[in-house]
Amino acid sequence: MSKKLTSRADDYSKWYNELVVKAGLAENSAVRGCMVIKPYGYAIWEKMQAELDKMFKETGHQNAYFPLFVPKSLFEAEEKNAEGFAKECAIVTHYRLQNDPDKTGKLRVDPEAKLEEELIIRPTSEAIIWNTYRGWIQSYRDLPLLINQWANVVRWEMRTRLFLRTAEFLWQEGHTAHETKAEAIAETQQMNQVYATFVENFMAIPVIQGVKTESERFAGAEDTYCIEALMQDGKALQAGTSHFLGQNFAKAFDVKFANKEGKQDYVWATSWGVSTRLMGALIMTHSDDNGLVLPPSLAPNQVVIVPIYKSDEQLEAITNVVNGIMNDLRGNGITVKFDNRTTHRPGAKFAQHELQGVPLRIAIGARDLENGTVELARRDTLTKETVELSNLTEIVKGLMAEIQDSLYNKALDYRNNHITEVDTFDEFKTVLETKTGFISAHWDGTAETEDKIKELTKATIRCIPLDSKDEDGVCVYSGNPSERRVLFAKAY
RNA sequence: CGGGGUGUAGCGUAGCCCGGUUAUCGCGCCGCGUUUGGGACGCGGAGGUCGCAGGUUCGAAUCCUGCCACCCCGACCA
Repeated sequence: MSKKLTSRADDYSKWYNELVVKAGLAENSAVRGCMVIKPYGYAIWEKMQAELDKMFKETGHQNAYFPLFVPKSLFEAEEKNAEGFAKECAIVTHYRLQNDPDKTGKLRVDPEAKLEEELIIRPTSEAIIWNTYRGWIQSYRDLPLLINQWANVVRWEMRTRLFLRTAEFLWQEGHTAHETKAEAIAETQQMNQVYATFVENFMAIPVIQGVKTESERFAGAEDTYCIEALMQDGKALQAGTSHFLGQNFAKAFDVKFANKEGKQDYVWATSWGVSTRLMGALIMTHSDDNGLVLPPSLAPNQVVIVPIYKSDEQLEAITNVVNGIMNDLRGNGITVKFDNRTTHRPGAKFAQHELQGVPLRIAIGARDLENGTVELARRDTLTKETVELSNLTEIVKGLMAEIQDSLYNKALDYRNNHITEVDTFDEFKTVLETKTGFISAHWDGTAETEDKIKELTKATIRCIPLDSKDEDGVCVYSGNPSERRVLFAKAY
């Protein structure tokens, strides 16, 4: 295996895959379509989880856990939802193995142990959760019910890709029940905003908030809000969704409550989720040809210190200085690792930490001991400078904030430069093939036009942006009247 | 499920068409030494059911048959 990563410009998917594996984030497992998340990748996911969880709690939600298995009769209760997921379900049909009478030492499924009712391994948990909620909700006093679950789900996708689409993935799914339609819509919007804030502030990834068209909507939803991000190859990535479910699930699972007038009514529902797919967004937004670039807020180690020494005595002298530095930095809430492995040379360590995206590297050698300095190397700009040891902590604190901002702004510039307004279909096709990115264009609002454009160009409507302005125009494909522009792109 | 392709060491590969010593090379791994401010170098070493099962042959990684697995393109997709 070569040491250098494939360049992004040469082969984006190959670069992505190599990076995920070489940076130690994840790898394909022996199980079809499934992924092993390695410790370094999981450490980043844990940081994301912690921050999201905090934001969910701050908006009044609680965590709970529901079963992995969904009996088929429950699964099919909400028809549109069931239909939407039917083609990608893993199904448990038996509960026991036995020795194979034909092949010694082998096992087979015991044909006697067939389940009376098949169990679907959850592709999403609306069914099992709403079936449970029926017993929890009787009165308006039980509402709102604001619950989140951290879980794994299984969707039997045909083609998989590390983090972006795997047969099993980790996510969180919020499921809430409300007294009124307005309150449920407000919740849907609030959680989409929570996602946008998290992804932009924490992951330094700019997103566009919008609503999906009917054909892109979640199966069983009345309205799907989403955040859409743009990757460095010009393709869009749906980074999170928040659904207003109307009374569809309440009706399917008979979840009624007595309102203030004493009348029975169905509750109003929402569901919302983000997954380990966000890891893919992180990688494809910030990384470069040297590897991963992590925003300081998500880096398991924000700073790494590499000693450069020629003898044990020098290492000892350096270690003494480093211990002081680490105390200061840790006292200021900065995570720092001293890479004092004797098995690797400094150059190899530099390369490894760059590959793994550590935001800031401090190198310290005999020269620095004499001068009272250290060398700082920023991962995002790949620039180096020598600074005085005396004010190192303040400098590092400043750099953490600066790197976080700079990553966001760089991604924002790229994104904004890749939103192109077009008014003719020829221009649409040209921009899509040459410039790539989002295309802002008028659309007549029909599914037929949407399908036709998808068929001709592979571009789909990513969303109708929440901040889109009313603007009279004509549909870029059909020429029929349109009231606002929508965003098209090729998507992951 | 339709179309195309590939299986040789942990990874990436040569050899296959045209059968013939001990299966090639690089990375990685282990040992010793010299090194250490950007992925070190030298010497030595370990590691293989050539996807699986049959067949043809004096002889099969190589030819034939069957099977299996995986990858790419399409429909699906957080």
